Amino acid sequence: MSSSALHVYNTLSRKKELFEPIHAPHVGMYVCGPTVYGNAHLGHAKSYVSFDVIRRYLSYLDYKVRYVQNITDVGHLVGDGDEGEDKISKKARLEQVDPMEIAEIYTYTYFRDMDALSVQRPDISPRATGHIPEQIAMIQDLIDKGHAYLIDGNVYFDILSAPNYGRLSGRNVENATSGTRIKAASDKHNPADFALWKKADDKHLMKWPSPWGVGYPGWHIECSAMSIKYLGTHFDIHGGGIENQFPHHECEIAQAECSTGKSFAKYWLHNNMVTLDGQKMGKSLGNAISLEEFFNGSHPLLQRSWDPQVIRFFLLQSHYRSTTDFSEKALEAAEAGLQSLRSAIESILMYIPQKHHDHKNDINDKVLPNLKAAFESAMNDDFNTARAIATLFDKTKKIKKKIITGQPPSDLLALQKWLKIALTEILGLEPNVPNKSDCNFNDNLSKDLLHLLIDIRTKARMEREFELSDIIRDRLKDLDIDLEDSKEGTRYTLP
RNA sequence: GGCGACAUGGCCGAGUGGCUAGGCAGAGGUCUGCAAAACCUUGUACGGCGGUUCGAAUCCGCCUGUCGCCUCCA
Repeated sequence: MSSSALHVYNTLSRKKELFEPIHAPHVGMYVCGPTVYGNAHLGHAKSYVSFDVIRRYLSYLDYKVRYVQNITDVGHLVGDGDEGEDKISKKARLEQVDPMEIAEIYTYTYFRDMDALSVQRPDISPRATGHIPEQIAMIQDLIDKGHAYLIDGNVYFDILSAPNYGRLSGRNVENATSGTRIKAASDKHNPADFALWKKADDKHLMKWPSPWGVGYPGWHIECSAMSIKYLGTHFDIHGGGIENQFPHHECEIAQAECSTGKSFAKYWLHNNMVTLDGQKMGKSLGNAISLEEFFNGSHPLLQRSWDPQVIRFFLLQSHYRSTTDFSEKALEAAEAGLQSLRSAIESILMYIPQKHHDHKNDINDKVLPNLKAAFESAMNDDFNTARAIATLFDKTKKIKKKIITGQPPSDLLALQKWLKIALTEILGLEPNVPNKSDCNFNDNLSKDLLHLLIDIRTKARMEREFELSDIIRDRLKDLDIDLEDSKEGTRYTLP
């Protein structure tokens, strides 16, 4: 049993609230997905790893989660210029391919990189282009209900007609009108009104027929339409990056609630961002390091490559609502920390209890309840993975010591089972470094030759021929093969 | 300009009105032919100025600084 019930920070109320699903044990969760016009970067990883752990923890608590995450394959406007241009279309023009090819490529690389980070796939990954009819239907509904108006092939949402517009982001409509958008699209009733449907000109590559002419959907409608389609009009969790709070999520709420007449998502969760040299890491800012570049070390700002598990662990060591400042020094610390945590946990998992020990130590040395309570207490506090991980560090080292000194806890078997679940199923971390000894050899000959060298070196060491044994170790190190001597024999790690 | 966050020791990073966060790095030690690993010991902290309080890094106010949103963005 957990020591306290799950509380989540709800952006709507700006407080931590008790988490009470609308239809327990079912939990509906929608997270804003990527716009697939480029490789995913560290910022995406922060968001999707965060929500991945949230989803995993909810499952651990025995909720039946349906996790929906859109793929935005209709580009929206690019940053510069008043008119702007569809991001995916722009990239398509540059690369002389169909926009759908771009979307396809980066959808693939997105999932590839998320898989590497051990992010579980969404239950449903709806594509915006696959839900044009749903979006058109919602727009029509909004027009019918007087929340939207048609001007020259464009449909705009009338924000003054939405009673709670601004509630999520803490803005009022009067102030919203003083923004920079005034100069754009002068045909709007109110400068802050936003587009539901845009008329497409001849040059526009992605466009669809609609009751209002040929065009493409506005910037926010897909999430409202698709979340409602798969999760219902009122569902539990809506998540996304903090920069989407306004205008994206505000607009989503306005569209959805004005259309359905019901309250939209119950809990709004926002992750904070990754910074690089104190600046937000973003594709449009040109300072984003892609995940692929982390994994293979190819970015000029990186000294070396980084294991996806290290990236994941690094992200989980800070809270999802805090900014994560990136540096390779911090990654190095995460790598060393992960390694030592794994090794502590591994030595607990590997221990085979012996019966006479159990009889000797079965009085009051159960350690699982304590560990579990501390871990769950951290996770129940708005998914505080940093504290949960600190708990693991702290407790597993102590447990390991007890085992080494011949005093294994009496609930060792249950402890081992839970520890494995906590590490792999909740945090999504592998228990130990994958054994490269077998998988990294291209042929058995290399493996046999290495074993031969190690045998020769062992013999040399036995005969105190340390000069020779050190030469072997040094030369292998030049090949990025590291040898470590232990009581059980010589271990090696391959490059 | 409007709205909103954040400022913790060499680095990363939790947290709380009084009780060791944790990790990494550093220092010393044990072990080992030496490395490595492992283990033991160990220091440095809460941006500034006021206020509330028996007591604040933790609450309040002001200041300074950094960042985010207000334009697509995880």
